[in-house]
Amino acid sequence: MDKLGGSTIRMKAIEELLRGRDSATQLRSVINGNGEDSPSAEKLVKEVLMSFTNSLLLLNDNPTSEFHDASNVQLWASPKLEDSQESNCKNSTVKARRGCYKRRRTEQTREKESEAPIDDGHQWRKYGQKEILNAKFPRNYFRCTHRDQGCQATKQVQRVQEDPILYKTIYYGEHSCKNMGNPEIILDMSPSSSSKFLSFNNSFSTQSQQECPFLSSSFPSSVKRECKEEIPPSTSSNDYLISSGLTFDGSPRHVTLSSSTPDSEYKAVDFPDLYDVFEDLLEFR
DNA sequence: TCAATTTGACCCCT
DNA sequence: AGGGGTCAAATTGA
Repeated sequence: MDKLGGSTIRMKAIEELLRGRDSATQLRSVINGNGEDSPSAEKLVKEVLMSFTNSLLLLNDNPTSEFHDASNVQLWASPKLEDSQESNCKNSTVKARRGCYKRRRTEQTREKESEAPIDDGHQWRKYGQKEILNAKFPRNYFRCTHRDQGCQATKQVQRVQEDPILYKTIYYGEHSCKNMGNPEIILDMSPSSSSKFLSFNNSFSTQSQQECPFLSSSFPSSVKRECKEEIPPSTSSNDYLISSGLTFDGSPRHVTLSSSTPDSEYKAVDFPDLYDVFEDLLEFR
């Protein structure tokens, strides 16, 4: 995919982590009430999370890199390159190209199960649905809407037969699009709410997503209707729930970031330990 | 009007 | 041979 060497990617990842550590340091000052001149907490949180995201992207795009988190590596199948769909179909007529493709054999996959169709921050377009033999529920096929930009990421979503509440999502390929590069974070700090949210609104969010925030474009029509009936509009799965301990008026509190987004395998982070996380990561240098 | 979804057809792979 | 993955025309909805 990329033509950068492993060491270059490592350097870039380290740069990202250093940037994140600086932001975490400033954030700590803000939390401690010493950060009058510092950027807003919201901005800092954004920078910290961007650092994690960019670092993970860099490392995931480079399976040869040595400092993958072991637990993360397990999520990836053998990263053989997929066969290109640009077979001899290219030269044939439009009609003749129907169904003409090369089936992927093995490539990077990730599996995720969640109680609701998950919003991973990417925009997906459904391109197929298939009844699967011996399966109660059909399998839905999605690809990245930025495929015209060469993004080859696809995913399959299917309800789990044994537990229909659960949706199993299998991701194939990596996003090469920049869609998730600029998440907008909304930090709801209203004292009335017992929980605080870091909302990662993607700038392409649609009306229907707002109506049913639990879902992304992954389930734009049929499932969104379903969502209205079944899924309580409590949280967006695209949101990071911060447990109620966080306050910005005094001492550091225990804060947990959690996410069900498949791109965020780093599910829970103790906020006061964020700085230590960066320190640990950078120790791999 | 345009973008997204649906769905039948088609082809690859086991 | 048949299941599974993808294509693309038709349909739907904003």
